[in-house]
Amino acid sequence: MDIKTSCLGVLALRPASGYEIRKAFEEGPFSHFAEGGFGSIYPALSKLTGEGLVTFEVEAQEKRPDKKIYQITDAGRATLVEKLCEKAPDDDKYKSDLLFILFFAGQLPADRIRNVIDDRIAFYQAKLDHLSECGGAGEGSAPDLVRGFGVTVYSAAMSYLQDHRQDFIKLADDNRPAADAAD
Amino acid sequence: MDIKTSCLGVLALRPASGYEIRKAFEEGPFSHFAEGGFGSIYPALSKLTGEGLVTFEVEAQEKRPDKKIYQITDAGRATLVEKLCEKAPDDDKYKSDLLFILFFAGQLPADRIRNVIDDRIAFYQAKLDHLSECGGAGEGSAPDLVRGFGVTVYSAAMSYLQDHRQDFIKLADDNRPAADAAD
DNA sequence: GACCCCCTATATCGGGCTGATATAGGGTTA
DNA sequence: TAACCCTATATCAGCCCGATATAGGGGGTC
Repeated sequence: MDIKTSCLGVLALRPASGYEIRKAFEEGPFSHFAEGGFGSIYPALSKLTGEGLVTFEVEAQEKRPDKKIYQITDAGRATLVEKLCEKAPDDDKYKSDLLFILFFAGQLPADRIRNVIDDRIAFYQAKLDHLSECGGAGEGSAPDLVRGFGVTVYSAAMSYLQDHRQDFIKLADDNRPAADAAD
Repeated sequence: MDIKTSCLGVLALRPASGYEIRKAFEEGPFSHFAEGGFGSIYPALSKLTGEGLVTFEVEAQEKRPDKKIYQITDAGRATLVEKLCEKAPDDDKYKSDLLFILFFAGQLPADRIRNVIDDRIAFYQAKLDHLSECGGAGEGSAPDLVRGFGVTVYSAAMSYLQDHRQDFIKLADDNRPAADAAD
């Protein structure tokens, strides 16, 4: 999904500033399947404004930059629905530095393998806790079902790492017995 | 993982042309966690050659462009290990147009929801079949364990879609009862 | 037999996106 | 009191993606 459509999606839920849109990508209901930094969001909002798909009001703030609250227009909502229907969705993109590292576990020190796996398990746990907390939408709603997808996939990933942690470490150990064998 | 390191990783397994490296990202053992198109791979190989991390030999071919077979050097292998150890790996990136569409299921026609879910279930099935087939590396090896991660996560994703297919369709139906109710 | 699409194979280019940086003041924590 | 993070907007370089160009062989279909 291109960044313009992603912004329209966030604004379809409620009016927001560019900063708040980014938070929706980072921590909000879109956090496990969408992305976007300031470098993409601000230009996207400018274009959307030019196309009449969003409008904004300036909220003056003291001691910090004025806040631009963007709001989706009727044309914006129509465009969003169009975009969501217009073609087969792109394949999901999954990119993992962790798996790349683990692929070469046999060539790396055991400490390194242990660290990256333990860090990632902690990360998944934090993500899962966070996803459990933000069940803002009603149970059985579309956002809730999409959240459930995230919970399911993260849980499966975390379990796999926990179940095979020792296997990966063993592979590294076997190749570099010099590294400390303690765990 | 930047594209240069990704190429080094592929070449660490065996010598390959740019074209073959891309296939490794698309269909090979890296296909479920790495990416890279020609527009990234060819420039990356040029840079790696300049840095002495890979070398290449030209294999003349009739009736089609000569094939450049790239091979990793000792310096290349050392650099790869360095890169894989140098810092905490980036978080996994997951981007899904499908989940974005499903998030707005309530605003979309039921046919659309049904189509995208069914297509994706078929896609996951194909991916799983493919992952099962390419167990080239020995059982219990690092590549095999990484492959297992992919199988686990894809299976979980597919099951979730199957289990909640009707729920998503229902949400769309409820909002647009005009759409055909048949299934 | 003619047509079309896909496969091998390299390479470039434009446009889009990421991540870092600039600016600015507030609050919080060690 | 220093360091750091939070709100808030904005820009920019560099990297990457996807499309396109080039070129011929093989295979399937009508």
